[in-house]
Formats: sequence, structure tokens, C-alpha cells
Amino acid sequence: MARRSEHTTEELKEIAIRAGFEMMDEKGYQGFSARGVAAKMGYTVGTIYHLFGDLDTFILNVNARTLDEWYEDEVSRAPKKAEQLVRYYAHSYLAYARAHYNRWSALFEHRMQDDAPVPKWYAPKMMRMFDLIEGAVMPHVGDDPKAAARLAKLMWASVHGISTLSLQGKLDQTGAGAAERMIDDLIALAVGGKKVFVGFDKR
Amino acid sequence: MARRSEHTTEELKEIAIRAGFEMMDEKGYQGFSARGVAAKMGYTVGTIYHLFGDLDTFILNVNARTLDEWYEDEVSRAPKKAEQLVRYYAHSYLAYARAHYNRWSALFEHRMQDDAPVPKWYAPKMMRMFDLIEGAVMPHVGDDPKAAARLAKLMWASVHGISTLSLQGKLDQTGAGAAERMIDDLIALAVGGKKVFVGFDKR
DNA sequence: ACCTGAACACCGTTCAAGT
DNA sequence: ACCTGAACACCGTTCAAGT
Repeated sequence: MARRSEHTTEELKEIAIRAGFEMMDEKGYQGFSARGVAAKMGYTVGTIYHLFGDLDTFILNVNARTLDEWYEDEVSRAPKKAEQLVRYYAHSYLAYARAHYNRWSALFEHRMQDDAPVPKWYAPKMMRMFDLIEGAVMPHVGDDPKAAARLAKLMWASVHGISTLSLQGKLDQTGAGAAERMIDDLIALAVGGKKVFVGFDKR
Repeated sequence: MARRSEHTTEELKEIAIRAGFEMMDEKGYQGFSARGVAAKMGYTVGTIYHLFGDLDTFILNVNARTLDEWYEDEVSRAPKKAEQLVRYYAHSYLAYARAHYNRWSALFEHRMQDDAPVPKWYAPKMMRMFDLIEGAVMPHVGDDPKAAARLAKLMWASVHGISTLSLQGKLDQTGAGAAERMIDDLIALAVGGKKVFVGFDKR
């Protein structure tokens, strides 16, 4: 047996990605498997390899789906008032990580085998997140693009660290909202005064 | 066959942990396996289970070894001048993560299966790192212990995020020393002025 | 009591062979 | 061209049986 041809290759890829996306949510990165996804779609493992070449590429496609939905979410719910943007993005990052822990952490748990480079089409999906934050941060650094890029990455990385350690229970924090308060502290430090970061780049 | 009795149980545990520690360095968390460690020690897989009960406990023991050596390292190399401590610990964190990436990242890649709680003896090995940073941060918050604990966790998490994303190549940074500069920026924000954080807790 | 060997239920990966 | 089924080399986990 073989050759069902019930779907085009493109349709089948979409079905696989959706099934993979669901399995990531249900089982997490460590419980994710090509065989499991294949079973979920009613096909054989070989089909996954036929469609994507290798497991890395498949996982990248699943993670790309996460990044697309996440980005969409961030953009569509962003407030219009510029002065609220930094606070919004920072808290929104933590909220997303909390609400969709498995699919979010898969983004960072996945490693290319043999340290192969990430394909060119994938990297921008991660990087374009910076553009949002850069824009949000811009008014706080006197509209200096270089300072904005630099502060945006610092804040992104810091919020990421807070989210990671907090959700992994590695911060010894007591009570709900502790991580949220840390983010508030970070915002206060980074963007608390008005235009504290003019000259950020010249120190 | 069985019962070699060449070593006591304690000795065998030590041998297993050392072999596991080495394998973590060589293969990384994702390439780590009980079977591989057993082969490395010249025993069967069953022995690992006999010694530690389950794989989680074994990995925890290996990671504990990392935390012990790391802590030792931090303490022994810390500068004596109090005003250099924050800068030292922040950069030292990144330097350790960079130099021992596999064993360091294993600390954060490991998850208990079925979301079992981390055993009581393990948690403090992670948490005592905070004590160092709390002490370092203390003079910057007017010797307020609560503010120190809060700022220490914020800095720890932020430096962790910078290290994670930077070493994973997810920060789109060009040139060497970019992560180091981010840490300098963080320090400038958090601890740059003198005693900026008096009243940190009362906002 | 300590350790082995084998078994079981899973993986990722490859590929000849069917339609 | 598409997809299967089977094979291979790995896993984690358990446990009866040897010393």
C-alpha cells in the first residue's frame, strides 16, 4: 500500500504542523515525538520525514507556528497609547509564557542537532519581536535607534530570564504575582524616569 | 553473574556521578543517557537504577555536582572589595555559562517527570547562589535586606536571560562581547548611581 | 545485598517496495 | 510521486535470577 493522495503535499504539511502544534501543547517538548504526531494525523512516521526531511526542520515548522500566533497576538492586543507599550509588552511576554508554557518553552528547548545553523527563514520570526519592543522603547531613549535596539534587547532578555526562572520554580518566590512584580521593578529601573536613557550609548 | 562488591555503594555513587558529570560535559543534556553513563563506568544500566532509584534523582545528583563546583568557584574567586562584587558576580555568571555550557544548561533543561517536586536536598543548592548576590547588592540598597533580596533576584534572572539567549544565538547580536556589554548596561541601570535603590521597596 | 541480562515499550532514521 | 512497513540502533524502566 501507499499513495493515498487524499491531500496535496502542502495540505499534508499543514496537517502535520497543526498536529505537531497540538502535541507540543499537550506533551511538551520533552514528550514530543515524530511518531506521536504521525499517529495523531493517521499516517506513518516516514511521512513526516518525507514532508520535512528531518526532525529538526519539522520542529522548526511547529515552533514557527507558535511564533506566528504569538506575534499576531502581541500586535493585535497592543494598546494605542505609546507610553503604555513597554509595560504592555513586558507583562504580555510573561502572560504568554504562563498561559502557553509548553509551546513557549519549546522555542528555547529545541537545539539543532550537531549544532547545525538555524535555517534563514526561521531566524526572522524570532527577531521581529525585537522590532515591537524597539518601537515601544524608542521614546524613552530620545528616539535614538541604536540605544533603542540596545535597551530593547536588554529588556527582552531580562523579561525572558524572569519568566524562565519563575515558571521553572527556580526563584524561591512566595505568593502569586511575584514574577509580575519583578517585571515592574525592571520597568522602573529601565524606563522609570523620563528619558533616563538619553546618552545611554555614550557612557 | 552479579555481586562484584569491588566498591561500597557510596563509592559507586561517586563513580556514577563523576561519569555522569563527564558525560554531561561531553554530550550535553540532550545526549545524556543512563545507558551511556553505565557503559562509561563499566556497569549495566540496572546499576544506575539500583543506586539512585530513578533517572530524575540521578540527573539531580549530577546537576548538584555542577552547582557545588560552581558555587565553590564563585566564592573562591570573588574579589574582596565590596564595590566590585555586583559586577564580578554578573560577569562571572556569563563567563561560567560560556565556559561550561553543557553542564550549565543542563541545570535548566532538566524537568522532573510528571511535574514531580524537586527533592528538599536539591533546592538549596540553587538558592544559596542568591545569598552571594544579596550580599553584593546590599550596599546599593541602603542595607535593606528586603530590597536586597528583591534586587538580587531581579539581577540574577536578568543575567540568566542575557546568558541564555545570547549563548543560544537568539539575540541577533553582532561581534564578540555583546552579551558582556548587555550585562554592563544592566549593572548601570540597576546599580549605576549610588544608592539609587533606597526606597526601592516603597514605590 | 549487589549486579546482571533480558524483556518491554518506546524513540529517530532510513529505505526498498508497493500503488 | 507518495506513502508504507520493516529494519536498525538507540532509549528508559523493570525485575527475575545468579552470586
